[in-house]
Amino acid sequence: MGLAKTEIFTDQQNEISLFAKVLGHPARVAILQHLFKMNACICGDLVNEIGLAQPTISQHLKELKNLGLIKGNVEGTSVCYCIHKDNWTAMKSVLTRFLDQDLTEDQDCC
Amino acid sequence: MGLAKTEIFTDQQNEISLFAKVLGHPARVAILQHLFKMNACICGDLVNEIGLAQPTISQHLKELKNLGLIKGNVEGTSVCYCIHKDNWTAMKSVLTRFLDQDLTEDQDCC
DNA sequence: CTCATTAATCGTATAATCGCAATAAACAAA
DNA sequence: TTTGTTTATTGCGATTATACGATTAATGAG
Repeated sequence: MGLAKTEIFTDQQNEISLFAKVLGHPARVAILQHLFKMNACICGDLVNEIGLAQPTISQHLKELKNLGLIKGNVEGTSVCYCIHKDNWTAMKSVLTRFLDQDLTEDQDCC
Repeated sequence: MGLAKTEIFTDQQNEISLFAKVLGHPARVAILQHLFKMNACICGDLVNEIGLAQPTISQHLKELKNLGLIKGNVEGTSVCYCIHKDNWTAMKSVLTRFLDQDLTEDQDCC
């Protein structure tokens, strides 16, 4: 149904997949990398930097904002976006714990 | 168009997003966690463990296998799945480097 | 107030994803 | 060979995701 059955999974599993999902598009990866590199960036610069139309970038920014990974400050007619460091760290913690489970379990199969 | 414009992004950005995308569904997260916990698992056990139909599990397993995160050994009529440790480590390295970019850049915006 | 600039929203076309019933394929056992 | 077990594949409907043109909203400049 194109609809994930989130109710049969744990909160942790859903949280991991939500974070991973928002990173699951190269445009959003590129936006985040650019925000880190520039330390801050107005929306128009991202449109120029990445080769996508302005509504498309705006839509990706919205998804990143909905998950709390970035925040935007209105500066005149433009909007300055930057990484929400606390939330980024929290996400990193969740994903790293998942990725590091190979360290806590011994593998000797197949 | 429902189609990501991968050609305008770097190989690194596309690689990150591909790995993240496969982790972007709670069923695949649950499968991986169970494979780590059990150290190995036949397909039928995953169907029982997770509350999804057998074709759905099989489809998620296929996606994990396509990216190389798991491998499957045929054992009679059943198939034993387990984590592909080398590829898992490689993925972890790619994602960790992306997640840790906040450590290499100073943040003082917004 | 008018105009230009910038970003968000709306609407829509297209494609991908999710889930599962039905079926096929592969294998073991009798 | 026939039967049962297990997994993969096919086909389909429902939903979500991606991208962008057109429009709207908000602000600053003149």
